[in-house]
Amino acid sequence: MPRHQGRGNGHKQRRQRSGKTFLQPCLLLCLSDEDQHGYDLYNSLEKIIPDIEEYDSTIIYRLLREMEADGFIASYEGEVSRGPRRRIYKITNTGKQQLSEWTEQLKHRREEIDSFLNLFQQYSR
Amino acid sequence: MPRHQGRGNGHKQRRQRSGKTFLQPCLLLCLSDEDQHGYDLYNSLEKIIPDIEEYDSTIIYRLLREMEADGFIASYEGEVSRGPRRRIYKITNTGKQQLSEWTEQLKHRREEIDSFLNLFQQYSR
DNA sequence: CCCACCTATTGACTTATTGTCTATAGACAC
DNA sequence: GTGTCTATAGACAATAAGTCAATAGGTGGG
Repeated sequence: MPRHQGRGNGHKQRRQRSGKTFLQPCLLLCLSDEDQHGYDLYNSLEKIIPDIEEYDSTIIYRLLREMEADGFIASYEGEVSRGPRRRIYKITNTGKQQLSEWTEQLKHRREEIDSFLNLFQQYSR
Repeated sequence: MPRHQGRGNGHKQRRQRSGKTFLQPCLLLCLSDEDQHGYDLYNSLEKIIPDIEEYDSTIIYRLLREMEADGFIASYEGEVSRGPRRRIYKITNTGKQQLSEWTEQLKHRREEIDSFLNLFQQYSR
């Protein structure tokens, strides 16, 4: 879909994106709800990452292939609807374990962010 | 200080670290409290990132030089205590603005993580 | 004095992750 | 058949992270 438009800023400031350490868990989470193909996943991610359209969808496909190589997901051929044959992914048992682990790590990350925000508040006074 | 020991895992799983998108704001935040040199900052970060010692301290020095090049911080020579002359950093006005901006972005990230964790809960039932 | 050890910082090199652009392929509408 | 939209994949450049080694100066012990 959309190819990520250049931002209007002259200076090199680029938006801080989440990166695979967040996208991977998100993809697994979406797949733990139901089997999906890449294009759908890209849209499903919006539930978690509202500005997902700022990412190039290529990234999603790449991560999916990586996670399949890691054994977290498996794929099978879907029907053709429009365009090339869809590749549908499902989460594996290994993937479910990984999802739990990543979830724990995300809780830590949230705590870190909370610490940051608290300190910021504190230093602002 | 400690050089980050190899993890005992045979499989390539590596711990998901926060990366510069979190470390940079943290460093600016610490500097908004008081001027500090790299080695101190490395330890100060523990207030926010408890397992900071898993990171190689080289990363901190590198980020500091990058942020100085970006104009977010400025440095001056400190006294010698032990080892080479300390390089002490202070936050600039540009840096303070950047810190506010990054703080806003971190709030969004926290919301994303919250959405993730909520969905995880939901799908677990 | 000489050595080992701890504090501090820097540099070089390798590997991992992202950004971006291009290619392909089928369905559908005109 | 031409253009448009859905869907996926490949390649290559740019950026970020991981790792190792080097340097430099103080302190304390023998």
